Amino acid sequence: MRGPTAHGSVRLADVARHVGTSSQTISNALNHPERLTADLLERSLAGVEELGYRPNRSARTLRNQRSRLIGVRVEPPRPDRAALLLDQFLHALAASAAGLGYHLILAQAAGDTAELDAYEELRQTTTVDAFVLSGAHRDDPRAAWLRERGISFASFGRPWDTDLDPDDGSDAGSESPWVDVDGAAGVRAAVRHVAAQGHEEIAFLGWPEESDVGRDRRRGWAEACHELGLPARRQAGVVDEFEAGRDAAHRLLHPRRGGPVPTAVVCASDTLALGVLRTLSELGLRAGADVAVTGFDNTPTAALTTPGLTSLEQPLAAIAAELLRLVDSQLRGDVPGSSGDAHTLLAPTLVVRGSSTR
Amino acid sequence: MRGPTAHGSVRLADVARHVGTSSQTISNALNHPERLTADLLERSLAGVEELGYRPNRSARTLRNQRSRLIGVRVEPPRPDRAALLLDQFLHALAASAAGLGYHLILAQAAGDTAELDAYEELRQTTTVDAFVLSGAHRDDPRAAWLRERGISFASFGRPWDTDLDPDDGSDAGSESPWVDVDGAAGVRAAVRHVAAQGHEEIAFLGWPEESDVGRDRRRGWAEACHELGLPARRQAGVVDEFEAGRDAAHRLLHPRRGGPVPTAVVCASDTLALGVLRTLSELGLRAGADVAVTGFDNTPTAALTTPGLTSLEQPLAAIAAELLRLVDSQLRGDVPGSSGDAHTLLAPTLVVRGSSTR
DNA sequence: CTGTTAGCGCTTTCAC
DNA sequence: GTGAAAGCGCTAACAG
Repeated sequence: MRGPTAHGSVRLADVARHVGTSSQTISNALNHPERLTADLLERSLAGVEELGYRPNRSARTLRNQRSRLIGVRVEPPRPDRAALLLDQFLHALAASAAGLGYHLILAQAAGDTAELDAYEELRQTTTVDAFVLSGAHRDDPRAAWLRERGISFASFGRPWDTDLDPDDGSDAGSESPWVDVDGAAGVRAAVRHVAAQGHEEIAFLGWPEESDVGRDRRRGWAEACHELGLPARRQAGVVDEFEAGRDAAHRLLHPRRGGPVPTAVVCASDTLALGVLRTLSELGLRAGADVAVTGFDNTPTAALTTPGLTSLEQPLAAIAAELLRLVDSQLRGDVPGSSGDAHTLLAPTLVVRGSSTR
Repeated sequence: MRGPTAHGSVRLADVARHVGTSSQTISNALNHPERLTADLLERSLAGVEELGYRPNRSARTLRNQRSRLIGVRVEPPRPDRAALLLDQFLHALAASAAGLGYHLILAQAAGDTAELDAYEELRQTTTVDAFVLSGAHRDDPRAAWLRERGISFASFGRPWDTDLDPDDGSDAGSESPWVDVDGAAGVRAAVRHVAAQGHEEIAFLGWPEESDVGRDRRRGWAEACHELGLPARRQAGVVDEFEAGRDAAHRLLHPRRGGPVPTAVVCASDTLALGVLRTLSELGLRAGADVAVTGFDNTPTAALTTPGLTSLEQPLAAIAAELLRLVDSQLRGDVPGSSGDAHTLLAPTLVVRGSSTR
């Protein structure tokens, strides 16, 4: 029963005294076990175990200039959008972080400038070693900002800096490591599923032309329709909000002279798809039976609304694991760009529910 | 080995040299401004500003034994439940934390024992100063565990250790500081709203008898019915899952000999209410027009499902602010139990949507 | 292979 | 009111 410590915690020196050696040796036992003889190592680790020693994080951080803390931003929730999956994403990140001995620290910021301020504060106070970004986009100021300062990070979302095929190894423009979901592949799967249900006039409801993610998903629709020999006629691009989806659906489903009315609407997000479901209800149409609808993200809402919304589930656990692997390898001194596997594209999985089946 | 760039950060000594004084005078300027003469103080602060000095968190933590980091657990998402509002809650907490100079660090744990292990690790490594718990319940092992070790914390959710009225100042059994939502008041508001729509046979769908939160909400239903002179006849208590709500609704809405069928179902959660909406659809009944339904939590799903789900919104920003105030006051050395305001009950707000209006 | 020494950056004594 | 010294707990560097 040792107790001369100020606040009850066991220090390295306590273990050393217990084992009958020096602090440094215990430190080595923990950090460079190969430097000790088998016997001393065993006794040292036993002492660590017996006294329940845990290294003091601040001392270690001060010494190593490494906190093993990673910053992530929590975005303000938007009521007009389906859940951002932030809680699922954070849980997955935290789990992966724990596996590699990291912890996550939250950066809160109202706007985009505030976000950089928050990052700067976390970095200047040497609180974090690296950041995980989400929702990265073309010309993302965050990526540039972090790169300028030599701060390690990995992004959920492609920077879209180049229009190169991600398989092309020579995309020197986007040296930031990232992980992303293959939106085109996901939407292709949705279109194929809907076509298999017998639909031949499949509309797409997505985001405006400027959005790279939106373009990618729309491309999946066009490609799948082409493959299947179906027309890719009707589409709309609107902001990602429930009301916008609802309004756009009214337009898409309104008969036009000369053109047939779509019997299926494939959407770029659950938020838009939920707006479409509202419109169907207003028009007295039954989702699934009359018009098939699919979303993207498989938000909690998709499972709980009536009818259930068919949607594309993002492999968040795999995404999180990969993001942490990327960050970890940078912090361990590897050069991420050269390892060739610093960019990962993962396919989402179609989850079929009532909104797309008769 | 020092970093090639030495991460270019400004230290106290740099500011001291710039100003022409010693490090700890600058330290005093920052932490004990009253100890300096006006002139030196001004010059010191100017130096801090000019060089963009930010104190090194690990050094400060090592010295002060205070990290200004607060631990929060991220629970694993449950697909059969509406979003836990975790992202909204975390955002609100992070915002309040930032306002008081704290940051949040995530503790990830699969189960309840793992949660305590995670807390222990964060505490023993002196990573965090305190914890914010959510979903606190009667005989919560976390509260007992933290109290035993003298670790500061505040809970979202009453410990329900005593059945005393929260206004009663003598509830010595529950000395842990907490913030909670007044479930009974919320459900009373929902019942009154539904009654104002002309419903006279109002059922309640909640959780099993063992749940304190469930009992509180059910009490609100019974009280409101009593006040309004309406019968409080039909109710059910099931686990908080979509399918359970769906099944229970079939039972509640099934005509019984001698008893009228409820025309309104007030629920203890959005998850259950969404199950009820599914049942109504299966029975060919229209939510709102035929049967009024209300939920609790105002999850994102409530706004996006069709029809919209009337629900009770929890004042998460106020809850978060109060939780941080409680933690902060403990860390500043106040005795939370004695200040008398360590327990706060906040009323949720009814958000009316189509599921409860004709 | 092991132990001693020094110092990461900050702040609380304690002289002056 | 100001500054010098000491040390929080840890680990890289080097000596033994």
